[in-house]
Amino acid sequence: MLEHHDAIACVKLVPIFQQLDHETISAVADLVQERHVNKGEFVFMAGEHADSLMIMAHGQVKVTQSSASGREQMIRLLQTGDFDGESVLFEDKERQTSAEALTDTQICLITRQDFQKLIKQSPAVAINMLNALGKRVSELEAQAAATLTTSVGERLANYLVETGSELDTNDFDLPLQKKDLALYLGTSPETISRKLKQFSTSGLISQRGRNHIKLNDIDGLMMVES
Amino acid sequence: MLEHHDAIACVKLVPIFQQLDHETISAVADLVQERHVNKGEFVFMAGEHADSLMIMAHGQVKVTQSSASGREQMIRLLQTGDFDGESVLFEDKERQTSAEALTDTQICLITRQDFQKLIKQSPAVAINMLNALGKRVSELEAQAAATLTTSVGERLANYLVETGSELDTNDFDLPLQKKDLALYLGTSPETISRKLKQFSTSGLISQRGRNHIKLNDIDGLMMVES
DNA sequence: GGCGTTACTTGATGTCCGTCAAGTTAAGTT
DNA sequence: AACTTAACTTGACGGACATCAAGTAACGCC
Repeated sequence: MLEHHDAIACVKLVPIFQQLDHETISAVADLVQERHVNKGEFVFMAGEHADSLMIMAHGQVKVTQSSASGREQMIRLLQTGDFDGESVLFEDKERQTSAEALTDTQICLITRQDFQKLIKQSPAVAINMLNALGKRVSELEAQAAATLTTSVGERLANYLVETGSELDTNDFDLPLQKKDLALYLGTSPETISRKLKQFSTSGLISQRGRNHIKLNDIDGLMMVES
Repeated sequence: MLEHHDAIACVKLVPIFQQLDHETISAVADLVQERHVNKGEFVFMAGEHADSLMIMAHGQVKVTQSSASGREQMIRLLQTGDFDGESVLFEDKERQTSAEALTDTQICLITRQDFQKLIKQSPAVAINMLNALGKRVSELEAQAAATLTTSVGERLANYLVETGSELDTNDFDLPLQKKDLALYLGTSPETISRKLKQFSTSGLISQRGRNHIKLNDIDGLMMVES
């Protein structure tokens, strides 16, 4: 179990809980269970029984799905503050996806039972959750459409700009191995390699070491078309 | 305004309302506003002020977004029973998307104000909505991943099989013009044309007239890889 | 520090598919 | 029914990208 104040800190990371009063947050923190997952280990695997909402307190998790043809598809990259398993909260079914920790990771879990109790007691939680899911739907819709109409080069350039903006610097280590980045962008490691080289030679970025990137021309990156 | 019993019929079409008791459904029906949209007209346009959840009572609506580069992207194809605008219910912002009726269409609208009132009064509605959004998130995640890793041919074959299964026949008119189908699948009309011809010559389907399709080998279609 | 494993790079080659262009069919209009 | 317009088809061509293959660099482990 987490120390209570740690649990509170974790709960406060989650957008759907942030705006609640201290009392409610404290109550939520009591319901939460901690789990630590080492780099490379699985948080959960496809086929497992799923009955908990998962909240990222710290770290990075790769959520993947194996298609019928056996190809691995990355559904999502969970970062600190993200949560996953919304659908699980209302249906008793097996997980379709597997989640592997890319870094040492700390997560908080809240069971379906507890969560359902919670939204009955606190309408604010339900409304916040609706809000969060609504936003996530919008994001996913936009992303799905973008995926249909953008090239790998565009998506990679976008990813670099976004990552720089999230990390608030133009000079950063890629948070993902290139092979995982390839999965995430729906391409191959070879293509990532070549595209980055292309960006380098055209002066948009500089590469150093295995995965250090420096963004030289953000506007230029945003205009990459192929 | 709809006749009350028409409104009730409309409300009952929506998954999030279906399981409610008659009283609540009737109350919901009172809040609902009807609108008829002719084929080719817009239900709403990007940039408009958005303050209503939209429910499809009948027809087909193409939801599109124009990217920075000016390319049109189809976000979604709304069918009878679908709803759109979830994010709008909690935020006061402009629509990012445009929605054009592909057939004569009947929709029901419920304002943000009314909906918020509703979920406060009836927790069941909130829970149903959470459920619906959770499922939609799962669907979208799966779709986004599939889009990253499938070819146009696979997506088209999939679409044909799904459409046949929804219409419950192997012999149907395409519900979409091929140019819209192209948008939906993220490709060009030319490619649709060629792929369908390919499917024809390999015996998977038969084409008749401009847009009539007969599925001959569903298993074969599901195994299409490129 | 040496060694094995994994990640990454680079090259060669093929193919899917987008685009341009021109022709054909179907639908709607007066 | 003729005409106009939009949807669709077909062909030619090129480019982005996947795949296969081989080499290089970095990491982890004893």
